[in-house]
Amino acid sequence: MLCHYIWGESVATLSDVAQSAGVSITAASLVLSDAAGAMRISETTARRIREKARELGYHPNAAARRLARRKSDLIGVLAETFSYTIALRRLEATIRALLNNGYQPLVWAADWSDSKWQFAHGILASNGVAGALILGPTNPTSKMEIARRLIDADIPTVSFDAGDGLAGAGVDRRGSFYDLTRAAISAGHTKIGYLEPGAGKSVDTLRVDGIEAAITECEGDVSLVSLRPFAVAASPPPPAQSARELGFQTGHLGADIFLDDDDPPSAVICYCDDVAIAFMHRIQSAGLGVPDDVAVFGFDGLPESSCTYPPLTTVEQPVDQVSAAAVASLLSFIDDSDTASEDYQLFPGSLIIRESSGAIPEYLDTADQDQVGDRREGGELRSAQ
Amino acid sequence: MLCHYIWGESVATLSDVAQSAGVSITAASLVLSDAAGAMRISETTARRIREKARELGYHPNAAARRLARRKSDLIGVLAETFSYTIALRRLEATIRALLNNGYQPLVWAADWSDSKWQFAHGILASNGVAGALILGPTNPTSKMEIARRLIDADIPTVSFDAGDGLAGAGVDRRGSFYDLTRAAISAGHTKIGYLEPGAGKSVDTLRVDGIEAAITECEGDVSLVSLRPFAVAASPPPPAQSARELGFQTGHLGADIFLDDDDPPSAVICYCDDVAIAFMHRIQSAGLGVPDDVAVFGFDGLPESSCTYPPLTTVEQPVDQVSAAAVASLLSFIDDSDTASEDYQLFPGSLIIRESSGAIPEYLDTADQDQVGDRREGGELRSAQ
DNA sequence: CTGAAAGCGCTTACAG
DNA sequence: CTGAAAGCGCTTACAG
Repeated sequence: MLCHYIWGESVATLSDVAQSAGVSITAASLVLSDAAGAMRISETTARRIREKARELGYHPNAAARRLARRKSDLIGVLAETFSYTIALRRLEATIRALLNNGYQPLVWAADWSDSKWQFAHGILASNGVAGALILGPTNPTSKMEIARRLIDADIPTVSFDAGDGLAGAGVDRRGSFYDLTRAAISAGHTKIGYLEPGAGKSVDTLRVDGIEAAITECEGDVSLVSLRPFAVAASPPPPAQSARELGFQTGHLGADIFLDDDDPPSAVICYCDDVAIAFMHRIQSAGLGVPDDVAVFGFDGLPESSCTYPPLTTVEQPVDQVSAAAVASLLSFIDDSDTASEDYQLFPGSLIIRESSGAIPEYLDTADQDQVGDRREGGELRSAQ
Repeated sequence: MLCHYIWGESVATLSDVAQSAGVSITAASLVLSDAAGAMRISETTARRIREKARELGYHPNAAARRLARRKSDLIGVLAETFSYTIALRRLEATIRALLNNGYQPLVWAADWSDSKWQFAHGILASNGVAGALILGPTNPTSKMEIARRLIDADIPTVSFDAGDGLAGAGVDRRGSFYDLTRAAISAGHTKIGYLEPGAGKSVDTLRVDGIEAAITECEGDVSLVSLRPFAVAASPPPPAQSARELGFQTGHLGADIFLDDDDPPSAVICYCDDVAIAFMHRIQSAGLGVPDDVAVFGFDGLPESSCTYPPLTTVEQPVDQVSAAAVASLLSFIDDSDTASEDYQLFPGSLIIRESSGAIPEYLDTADQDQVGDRREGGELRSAQ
């Protein structure tokens, strides 16, 4: 078997293929690179060239090709940390979408200090990436700044969950939190808590807007209280190693605040599933029951949300749709650097009612029920409520 | 601000830098590529060159550099699916380690059908990757075959959790399952269940060996029963979308087998944390208690294992160590393609005793306690057992 | 319709 | 010690 390792000694090059097929390098190149000009080569010759290429185990040298074409098929994929589960699912979907479209991902994982940015930018620039996708940081301000810098450097860039004039795609967080809040109100809660994100994350105004909109709209006597773990914590916990662990910390601290409260909310909507999982955990450790003592709501729809005790009411993100849309948006941006630069697509999440929220009348009686019903298999009851 | 996009019109090249610094291209190249020959350039000149490079926003064209050097700084990172949490944590640690060593990851995520392999190999070959790291598939036979093919193609390759003559690094699964079993025996269990992995995964003989070794060693009257979800399931569940969901399926099916058993084991050691989480979930849904009706043990040490109800006894994998060792092994393989080709390093896991297993006398009384004690913070008791 | 030749932006042996 | 020049493996205008 021939050695395929492209920089090895016995590697077949285009000129080897051309020679052994008895054609010019031009002809071989045209055929093997699927260039438009390939139609000028007769089908018989083309077949012979492809045949020889296979025999010799020919693989085009990507570096040479990029140099000659003056463009790269590499796309930068910038992630903050892989521990944030939803970002990971996006990463996977994104990589698949890129590969399917003939691009290759150059993945970058780092916290976004300024020096890291220099480093990342250097790598992206050196590789002449055709574009970039920003998965993280989750902090919208940093995300925006990174996107701006890349675009200033003429790198077509698209981001997730950004908006604000940046091209990309995301889930409708405002709508999702509106739905969660409406569900809580419909279940009769009149004092609703919102457990905010952890240290280093800025407030997400979209989530808050959604919650407030639902409260305003219902015109009932419903109040909102914010649980701000990191603003209140007497002794801040050690910095979390990952976004996931930060989520757990946040949930635990939020539960401590809840437990210290003389008149706590009867329902708590958490920033995300990670937070909700840890919140429930500590609430239960203290001897309280979910949903009897407090109804809990998450956001993200992680697979494990169906295996928590009790199973978690949450909103599932349409990960594949969002990733595909972001990649599509990037590709159209690359092809036509003007049009798509502000194309931002929002996708709705799907509310999944499970046991952690208690029964939700509105969603058991309306057309919504079917949509919700399908997903209930994941969440058996341990005991009736 | 100058445009940095490497294939754009206004991009600075090496010759621009040389010209503006008033030196030859050779001199500029020597200085800016940190070549050994750079010492021949005077410090003053070198400084001027670096200065100009910065002013012009020069970034070396990676494609040109790879072509001229006849070698690439890209490393293929092959993952099966990102949904397997431990693989993800490894992916992250691996990418960081590569970047820190001056390499860039070319990440590949796919199930490993034969056509996908062709595709992956084509990309790796075209890019002339300096080496490859195999994170997945988790199936050892496929992993081995992929590694062999890559090595046959002269691509230095290292894998995780492989062994069997393949270079790489991994966690000591045999030792970990030995520890888990010893803990179960020490807690007085005489009938121990092992919940095997899901569909498509082959039996892991190392895990089984570890369990059997501990049972043999104790010389007591301890028996082992295997719970084989997918061998028994009357109607196989729909194929899981991800390794993580497969783990949950496995746990649920395992629990069904357990619940149907007239004389079930009093302790169940699960293939991994995902399986254990879902196993506990369904056991509890059926009205049984953990650990009172069955003690449950996991493996991996995922962050969420401390937030389950009850917190999960498990073995934590030394992810960072394993990843760093795998990368180090690969780099030495690349530098010296003979020596390191069979260098396989095993790292021990750390047993973490939490509530799901009930109290373990041996680990409360011995020197092990300290090691274990540190990690207990994650697992509060809801109620005393 | 064809193929020789220039050129992509680097690195590095080699001649001065 | 220095810099002109060859060469890496492709693509693609351009002359025949």
